[in-house]
Amino acid sequence: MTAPIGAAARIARLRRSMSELDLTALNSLDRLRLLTTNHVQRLHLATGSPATRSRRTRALLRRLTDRGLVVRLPRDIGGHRAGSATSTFCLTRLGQAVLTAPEVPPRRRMLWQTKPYFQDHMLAVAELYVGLVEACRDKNAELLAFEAEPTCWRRFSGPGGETLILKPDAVVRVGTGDFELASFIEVDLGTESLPTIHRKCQVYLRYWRSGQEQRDHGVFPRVWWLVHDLARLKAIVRVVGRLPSDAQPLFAIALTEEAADQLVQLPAPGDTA
DNA sequence: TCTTCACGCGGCGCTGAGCA
DNA sequence: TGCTCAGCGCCGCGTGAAGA
Repeated sequence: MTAPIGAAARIARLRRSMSELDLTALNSLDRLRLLTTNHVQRLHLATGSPATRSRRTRALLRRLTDRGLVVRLPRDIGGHRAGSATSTFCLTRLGQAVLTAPEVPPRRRMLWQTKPYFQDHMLAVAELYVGLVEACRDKNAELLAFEAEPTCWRRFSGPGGETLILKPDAVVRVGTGDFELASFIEVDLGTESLPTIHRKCQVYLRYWRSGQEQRDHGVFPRVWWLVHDLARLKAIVRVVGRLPSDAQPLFAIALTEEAADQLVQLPAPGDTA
């Protein structure tokens, strides 16, 4: 499918007028769907004084907003412990069209039409991605792949031949030395019940036992549950502890703020969930 | 004397604008 | 590119008044 000629020409003109930085930032937004000003700055404007980086980021996002390529979500002025919240941006249909031109972008729900919980979840995944990029820079590792939803979803056949879908929040592949670390990511905001977490673990087990991931990619990634506090971490450790003992090493649980560093580190010998 | 409440002020993190 | 300033609204803290 292609765009109408008039629209396609306009999109092509728009694309030609954009800098490499503009396109890279748009690509990041397309991949992660939602980014804050702070995320864009850490990802794409990593050099210069903090004030310069900040100003250039704002200029970049203003340019993209003025052209209708991204939209800025309403932000909170003031907030917990004072200070205004950073602005959040997502791609518009025009922004998607510029990236996919001359193809018509797939119709997907715009982020500003979704619920706050979904936005928080997308931002948590985006924060993980930005943290991983920074951790890879620091530790001389390579972020080989970061697949967000829905690209990272896996369809497979259950025991009865029925089609099942595994829906991780992201799939991460990091190259460190001679090793490649692969991980399924589940970002937990503490909103799902423990029985739901248990059911999700069971889907991972079925997928593991299907052997499909091992056939397609040679290895089954470790499943990381990323949580915000210790109480939740302990609760999920208990859930994983109720799984069959041969399956427990598939899972790991970490605090969100430590996740990026742990995902680029080789696990210690005998390290399990 | 102690506790509770209301009020005002400054600082916080971020953005946008203007000037050199 | 560097710097400065104004503005946003909430929070923490200090202060003083009122009540027990």
